Amino acid sequence: MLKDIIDNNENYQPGLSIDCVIFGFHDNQLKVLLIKVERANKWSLPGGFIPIDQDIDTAAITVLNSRTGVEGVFLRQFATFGKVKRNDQHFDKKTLDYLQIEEEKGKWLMRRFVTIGYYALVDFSKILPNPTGRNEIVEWIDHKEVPELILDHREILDKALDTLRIELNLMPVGYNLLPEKFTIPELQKLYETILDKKLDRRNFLRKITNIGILTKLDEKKSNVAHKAPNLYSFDKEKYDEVLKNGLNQGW
Amino acid sequence: MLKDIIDNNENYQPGLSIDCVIFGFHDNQLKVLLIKVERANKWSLPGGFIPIDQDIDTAAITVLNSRTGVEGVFLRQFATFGKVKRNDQHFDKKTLDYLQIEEEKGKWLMRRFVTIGYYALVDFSKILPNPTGRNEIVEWIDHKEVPELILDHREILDKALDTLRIELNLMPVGYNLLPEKFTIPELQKLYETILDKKLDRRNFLRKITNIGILTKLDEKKSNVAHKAPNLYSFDKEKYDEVLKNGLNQGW
DNA sequence: AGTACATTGCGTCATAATAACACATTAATG
DNA sequence: CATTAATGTGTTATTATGACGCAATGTACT
Repeated sequence: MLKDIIDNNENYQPGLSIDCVIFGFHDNQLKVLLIKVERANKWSLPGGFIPIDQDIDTAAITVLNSRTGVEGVFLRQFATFGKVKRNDQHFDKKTLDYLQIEEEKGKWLMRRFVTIGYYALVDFSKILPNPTGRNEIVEWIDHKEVPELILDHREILDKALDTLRIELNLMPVGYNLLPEKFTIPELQKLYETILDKKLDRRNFLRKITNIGILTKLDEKKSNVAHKAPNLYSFDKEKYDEVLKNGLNQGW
Repeated sequence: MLKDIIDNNENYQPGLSIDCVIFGFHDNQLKVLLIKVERANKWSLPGGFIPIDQDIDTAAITVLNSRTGVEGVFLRQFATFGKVKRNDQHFDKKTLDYLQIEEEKGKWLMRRFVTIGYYALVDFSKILPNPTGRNEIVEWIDHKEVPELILDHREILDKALDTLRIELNLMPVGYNLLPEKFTIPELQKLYETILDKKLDRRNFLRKITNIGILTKLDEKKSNVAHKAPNLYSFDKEKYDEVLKNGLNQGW
């Protein structure tokens, strides 16, 4: 795979890559999709290169799709990372040897790569984390238990989460991270997890319903201990409207 | 200049550039610093390339500094643009001929360039728009009267302004765009110009002073028709604190 | 000198949004 | 059938916001 790209590096945008921070929500926890190539000892964000005949946004969609199998989800560019040292020593001679890449061609990889960060919000339950015929492990990992990552991927992940926190004030976020039917407490847990702080149940309900994007269903969650919470769904039409106009105006 | 870069293109990050949207405020109008190389008929954003031994943020500072002469101002990356067609046909064979660039070397420029957008907020009064020994015209242009720009620079400019509008809710902005001493009405005009809407005088005063970053000076503006408005300055310490903690929390 | 005028500074009031909290309701459990 | 740990609904005090009224100020004009 990598070798293919190197052998045909004239078909790819040089010195530029894409890394995706893919968020999901499960068991009241915010998860991040991470990958590990088999021989490596560190995890990394799913990433890829940019075909010269593809828009960068399209290339990002390809990366996301190849790792999650889903289409049409929330995907957003949030920052570009280009420190000189960011991938220094990553592909050293030893690594190239291991990958059976000729030194001359390997130079393409040993230079500084600038990477464009995208973050995605996906419905955890619809994702099959096992990729199609790749030599790698793909796993959902709790965002609070992310192990050491390669290069500056930790920085990229942190920046993605910061951006998500800020955008939480500009748009309703649950639509992309929750299954079709969900309860208010679940939605609240999602917000609490992203913001990393407790919110008041009563006030949360009022504020979230006042936005006017939720539809109360005639159905209750089953198989729960204690009182069964009501199920809700998003009103897609009104949701899109709010997305367009923005949430908190401020001025 | 450009020829130098092409002749030494191995010293620069390939296929990647930087474009800066430099905002200033003057005569109650939001201005953008644009440049025009002498033979061209369209204006463009000041931009540059990225030395392989420089962080992209550093390269952006260099671009800003070479065009404005100022240092230490507000500069922020806001988006990266990478459509396949974005600079298609820009450097065609004819252009290369004109610039006396060999076709083989010119290929470096004819490929798709991805550009990283930065926007800057600078104190109009401190800028000398005449660059050091460059073959170009540099001018402040009212953001409402920006002429046709090259490539997708119009899109980049619009995106910068959108970002600025959003960030206005997250941070106090005047500090970077106004001279040290200013009046509340001036600050209000700045906000109105950026947001492109009228604000109520009385409510603006209350809201802006409640933030707690303004110091009322014992001085009034002179040489004005009608009642002389009071002068204010920013309390740098509190300003930095607010910048760090954010303005409108939302949740 | 006195008045008109545009603009600033300060204040009021009704309404909306927010934060903090009390209490009744529900369904599984032992 | 009482216990328990949740959810659903309501109340109140406080604060923020939006829409105004009116006096104060300094220049310009007669």
